[in-house]
Amino acid sequence: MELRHLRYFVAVAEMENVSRAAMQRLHVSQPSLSRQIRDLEDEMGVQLLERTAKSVRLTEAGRAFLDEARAILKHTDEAVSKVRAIAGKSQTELHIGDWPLATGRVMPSLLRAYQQAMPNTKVKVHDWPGRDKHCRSARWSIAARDHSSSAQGKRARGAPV
Amino acid sequence: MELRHLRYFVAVAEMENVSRAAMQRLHVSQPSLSRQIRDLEDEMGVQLLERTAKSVRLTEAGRAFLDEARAILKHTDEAVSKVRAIAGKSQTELHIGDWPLATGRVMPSLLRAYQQAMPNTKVKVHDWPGRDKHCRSARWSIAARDHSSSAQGKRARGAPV
DNA sequence: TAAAAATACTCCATAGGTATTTTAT
DNA sequence: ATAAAATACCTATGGAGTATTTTTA
Repeated sequence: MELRHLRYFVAVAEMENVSRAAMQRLHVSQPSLSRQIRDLEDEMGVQLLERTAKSVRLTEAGRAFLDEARAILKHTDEAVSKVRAIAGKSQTELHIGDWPLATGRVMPSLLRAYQQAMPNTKVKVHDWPGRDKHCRSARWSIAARDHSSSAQGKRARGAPV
Repeated sequence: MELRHLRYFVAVAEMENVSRAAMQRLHVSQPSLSRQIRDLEDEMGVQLLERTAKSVRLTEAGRAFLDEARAILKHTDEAVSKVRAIAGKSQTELHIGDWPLATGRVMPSLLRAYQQAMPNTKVKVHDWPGRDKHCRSARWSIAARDHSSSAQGKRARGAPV
């Protein structure tokens, strides 16, 4: 079981509706979410939801698991915060890759908007190729995941675009 | 962050050695484990390990996170047990696919050995193809994951072997 | 110089997507 | 008739593998 399943289950359980949870809260497709919830149930060997035509309802086990899932997610969030605090990181650093065509076009407004939304995150822009040590390991969280044009998008473990 | 990362980190932290944790406890390759631990550190933005040539040592943040990770994993185990109990499943059912060639050759000793190791797990063997409702969703946990002969192995979402 | 970790790729399992069908109201 | 969930199938992300190189006690 993975934490993703818990996040998914909590969303579905709270909304009692797979389609809306998928679209509005989790931003994944309805079939994908249905599948993940079913996999979770299979793995636990416990039915968590009762499916009806118009929605979905929690079983007794599902209600209990909702409480547990929330608690576990909270637990992990707090654990990360605590450990970050110990490491002396009150501010998060977000490193993002930059590529020439976007510089000066979308980046300024993008950065401004992001800074506003996440004031505790410090954004660092890197050129590519570069000698910068961060280029080895950073995860490019802003780069849009684009299915139509395969030129861009998050490309883990490789060269940032 | 996913629970897998926590399991991996706990193993590495307890053994203070990536290679041995990979081989002996987690049964994954050393590079894969190194990568996952590094990804975890990147995602948290906190250095958890100090790498030396002969081993690996926990940082202060790492020590704190070890406690947290253990607690979270325990929390999830207990949550699953609790919910399983509510659903009235004291015994786990393991459904495995069967195929003619193996029947009568490896299955009997395999089942005997498994039953001994996991007395609380009830193993059910299914023919294929079959009308059985379990054939839709069961996860075939016993089927060996074999990289050399691609004929078998866990094949999620499809027809069991 | 011998371990342990890091790096550089390759591969494939599976999360996620689109299209469609089923189901219950 | 409609809205939600299930099913079928496809794509491609990223976890895991093998081979190799770097590091330092």
